[in-house]
Amino acid sequence: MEAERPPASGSGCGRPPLRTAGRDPATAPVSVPAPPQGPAVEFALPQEPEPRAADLGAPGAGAAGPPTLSAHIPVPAHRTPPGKARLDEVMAATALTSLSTSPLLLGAPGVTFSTEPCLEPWREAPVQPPGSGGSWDPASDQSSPSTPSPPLPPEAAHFLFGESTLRKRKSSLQGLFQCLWKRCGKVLSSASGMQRHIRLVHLGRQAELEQSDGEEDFYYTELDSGMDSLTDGLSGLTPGSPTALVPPAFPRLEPPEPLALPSLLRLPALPLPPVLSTTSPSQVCPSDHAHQVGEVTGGSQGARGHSSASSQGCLAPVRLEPQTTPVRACVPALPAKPSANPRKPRGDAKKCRKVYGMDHRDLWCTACRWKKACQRFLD
DNA sequence: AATGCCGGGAT
DNA sequence: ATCCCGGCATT
Repeated sequence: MEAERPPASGSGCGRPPLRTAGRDPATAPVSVPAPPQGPAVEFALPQEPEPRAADLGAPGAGAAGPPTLSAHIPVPAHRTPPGKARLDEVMAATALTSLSTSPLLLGAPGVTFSTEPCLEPWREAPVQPPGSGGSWDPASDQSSPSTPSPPLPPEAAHFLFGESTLRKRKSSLQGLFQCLWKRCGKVLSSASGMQRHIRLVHLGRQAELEQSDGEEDFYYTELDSGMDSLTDGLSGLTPGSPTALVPPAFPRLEPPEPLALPSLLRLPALPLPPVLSTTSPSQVCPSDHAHQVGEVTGGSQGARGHSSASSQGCLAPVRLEPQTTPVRACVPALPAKPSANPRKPRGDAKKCRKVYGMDHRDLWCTACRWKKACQRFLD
């Protein structure tokens, strides 16, 4: 199974056309005569990649792991504070709307619809098929550091905006906008906010390109006076706590200091907050256990990645806000097909394929193996 | 040409 | 759901 790399250094020079198989090299190298030439002691042996790399890697990387976990801000899913906050917002908005519209309706009690359906698509990377002979697992080891990231991202950024957005909702004409995305149904009170939501969360675009092709417009609709739709969306409300109507403002949120820099910087990197503590772990790790050239590649790529990242960060501040928002009322017609999907710009991060190479395909993350968007080295 | 990955087929 | 690949956009 694994006896492959060792022979790589080849005894002498004759590297058999083993791996040339363009298609599935991994399967080929099953039988390696492994001629243990007594006399000629190649220094290839010692560098064997297999030897419980786990053990070796543990102390170094492991040390950083645990502490970080307990250390960094606890924003786990359990607490779901952000979500709740948002709910409150929605409710508040609802209340406002209803008030300004007609004093008699209302009944917006305890909402229960989950706001963020797109928070889970996580894990995958960490898991390692039990079937892989338990050999050479550093892969999983390295992937783990990047995994602990998850719990809040897309929303966080978004949340910041939300504030300003919500703030100005007052003056607007009581419109509510609902996301029409599959099972999202998110409701915001401003069109621009909604556009941003869609752009960020669904279209996967970043905040940078503030100009939209109007693409987002297809994915949300405005619900005005029609309380029906609203109620529909909020079905599951329990008249239980009527007093909870207008909650005591935002529970948490620290608007004071994260004013300019932090927030702006963080935006572009929406998917992984932990990055702050560990400088792009995903990029460092792979090179870590990478073979010989690992260092070189890792170095250059690291630098590149960094620079590009930072440059992007610099671009971020380009968010203006064209006050357009011409009260669109009707959606053309929820396209049977979400129109041409904007193929992703393609991230600059090196993906499994590049990092591990065609051979070692077994080290790729599943997504990569399936020619899907890489999940290990996300952009 | 190599790479990343969407869309869709097979199981 | 899992696995795979044709084919296309991008580099």
